[in-house]
Amino acid sequence: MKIDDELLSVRAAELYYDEDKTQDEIGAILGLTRWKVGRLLATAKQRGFIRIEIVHPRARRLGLERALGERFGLADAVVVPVGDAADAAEVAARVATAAADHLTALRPVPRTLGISWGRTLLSVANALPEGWASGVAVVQINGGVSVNRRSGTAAATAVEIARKAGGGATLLPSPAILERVETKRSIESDRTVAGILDLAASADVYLFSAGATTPDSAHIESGYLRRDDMEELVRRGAVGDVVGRYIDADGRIVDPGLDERTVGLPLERLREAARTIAVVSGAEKVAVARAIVASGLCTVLVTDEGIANALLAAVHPPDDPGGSQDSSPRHPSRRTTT
Amino acid sequence: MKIDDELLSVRAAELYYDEDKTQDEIGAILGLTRWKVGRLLATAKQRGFIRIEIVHPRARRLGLERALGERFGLADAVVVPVGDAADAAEVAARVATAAADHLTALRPVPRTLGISWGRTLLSVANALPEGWASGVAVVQINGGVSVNRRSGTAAATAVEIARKAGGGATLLPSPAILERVETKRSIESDRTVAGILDLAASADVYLFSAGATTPDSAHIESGYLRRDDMEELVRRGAVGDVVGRYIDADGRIVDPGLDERTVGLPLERLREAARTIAVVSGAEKVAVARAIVASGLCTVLVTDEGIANALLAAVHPPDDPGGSQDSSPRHPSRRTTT
DNA sequence: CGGCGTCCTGCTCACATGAGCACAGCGGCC
DNA sequence: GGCCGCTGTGCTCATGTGAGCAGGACGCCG
Repeated sequence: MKIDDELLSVRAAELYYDEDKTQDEIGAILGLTRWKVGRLLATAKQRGFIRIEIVHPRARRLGLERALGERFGLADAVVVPVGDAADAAEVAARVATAAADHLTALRPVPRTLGISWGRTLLSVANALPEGWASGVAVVQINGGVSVNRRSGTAAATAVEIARKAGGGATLLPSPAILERVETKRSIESDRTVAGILDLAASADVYLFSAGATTPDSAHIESGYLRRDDMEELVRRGAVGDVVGRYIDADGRIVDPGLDERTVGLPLERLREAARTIAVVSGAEKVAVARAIVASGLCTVLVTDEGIANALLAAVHPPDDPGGSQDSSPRHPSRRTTT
Repeated sequence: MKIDDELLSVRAAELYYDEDKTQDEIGAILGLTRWKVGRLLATAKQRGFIRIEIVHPRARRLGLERALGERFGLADAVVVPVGDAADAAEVAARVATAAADHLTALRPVPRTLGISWGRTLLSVANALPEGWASGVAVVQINGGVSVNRRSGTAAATAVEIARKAGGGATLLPSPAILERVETKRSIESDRTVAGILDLAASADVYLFSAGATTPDSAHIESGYLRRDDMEELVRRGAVGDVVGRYIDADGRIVDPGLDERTVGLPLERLREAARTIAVVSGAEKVAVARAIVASGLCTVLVTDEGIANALLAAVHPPDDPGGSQDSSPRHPSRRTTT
């Protein structure tokens, strides 16, 4: 393209978008036919001279969403733009709101909703509108934080979500990680706990977040893990935790011994479930987000633009060059009952 | 408007602008009629959820230009967006380019072009394309800097502009400010100088920049003024200089004594001229820019978005409440030959 | 309880726009 | 030098879009 055309297209774009002139008028002003003007505008858009941005806390990035969905075989994806957000907390809040919106719009309305807990899910709970659904039974799917923190977080999340849906919350009365396998076994065999785990396994929708392997992890803050435990996990390839279980980049359990002492739904149940919603935001969680989507832990990912871009930027076969499996049904064990 | 409509309009905007869907399709997706979608988009635009930005070094801000033109009775205005420009130098370069563009597009092509000198005008000279016009006589309209700087700047500017237009440059061989009035008088009465000043007074287009009252003013750097001279000028209300003459916020000469010793075209000549182009950029020049446009020193202002906004933000009568004169023909002495 | 004004909705119609097509000018290639 | 393909241009036509209008719902007030 000639340099002159570039200038003209910019001038045309100014007149069209800033001045609300019609392409015909612009043609008259610049001495061009209106078709030429149309073409100039098209190239200007294509070459990125015209930037259209939707600035709203609840705006989403649909292009990224579709790309994510196709790339990782998700049923749905929600990507929140970072835009001019001041800090990570604001982005996290937007992601939580988006997750709440998604949950509210979910059809069919879940009968039983399994949830994990954490800062993220608490935000989601708070962002849900009163009466976002009706008659939803909420059940915790992994052991709680209530041991040596004020019992707030974990229980409050479940109760809030349930209350706003006019349903009941079932809490899992157990620590997240126990010190001895025997204790974990005996807790699980307790009638109450076993019943709750059965209920959790029968949920039709799961909602969970993920933890990074950073020192401010809830597991460390709550005393379930020490810093050097975490460092050891990282050495062994951990990228983060999902419902209390630490996984590597391939979504596999990093430390079976530790996992044996962790109370809650096994990850396989999440991989089988028809609808699992993962809510993840923040640069430190890119790795765990990648593990989640790559290993089929969720069918719906709610995240921020930064993570979405990072997930898509990872090298991937331009046209499946010798890939070991075809791309579409990446997780054949997934039920497809909608 | 209901909160729901806000959400819907954002969703609709996403689909329309990010996804290139038609309003009809969006209607189908969201369960609305296409007219409703159109209205939602309109309100979204109006309420600023949709930001359309033209990102190009040569883009302009036409809305501001028109506002400036109307507000100050300018024949034309060119406003360059600041956008994501890294620093003031980049903005200044864009403004210079815009001025060069304006000059190139000027019709009728000037026969004689009177110019001042300075960093800004040198940039303009460099930004002009070869052959931007043909047969233009360029003449300096104020005394030069050539005294104790290497003779470059002032002369180079004029020569470059003239060369690129295939015309000749006439330099004003005189210091900008003399120490004694008598010297100034005798220089002006010199045949050569007088002839050049006559030529300068007969130019049909003037192009000039403005100086701020900062310590890095060319007048100080060139030794025409001392720092305390400048401070004294500021105390007396000076906001900057135009073709070497210091003016206050109303465009009046601040120090007649100093002005008497300044060689060059009187400001009155600029105010009478049919076409005078002022090129001003940088936050430190807002005050002098305001003085220029408010006192009718230019018919065309080329500037940056920052200055433009500052000029328009100044309080002004919402509907001429007891103003001493009507608003449109603010400078009745201006020739209107165009 | 009824009348009235206001806001909102869905429509018709005129206009703006983009896709697709035919043709002209130009450069490379035989 | 002539032929061929390519790019760029102006057009026709189908579609997308916004202005203006009529009817209905809602709330306010008598």
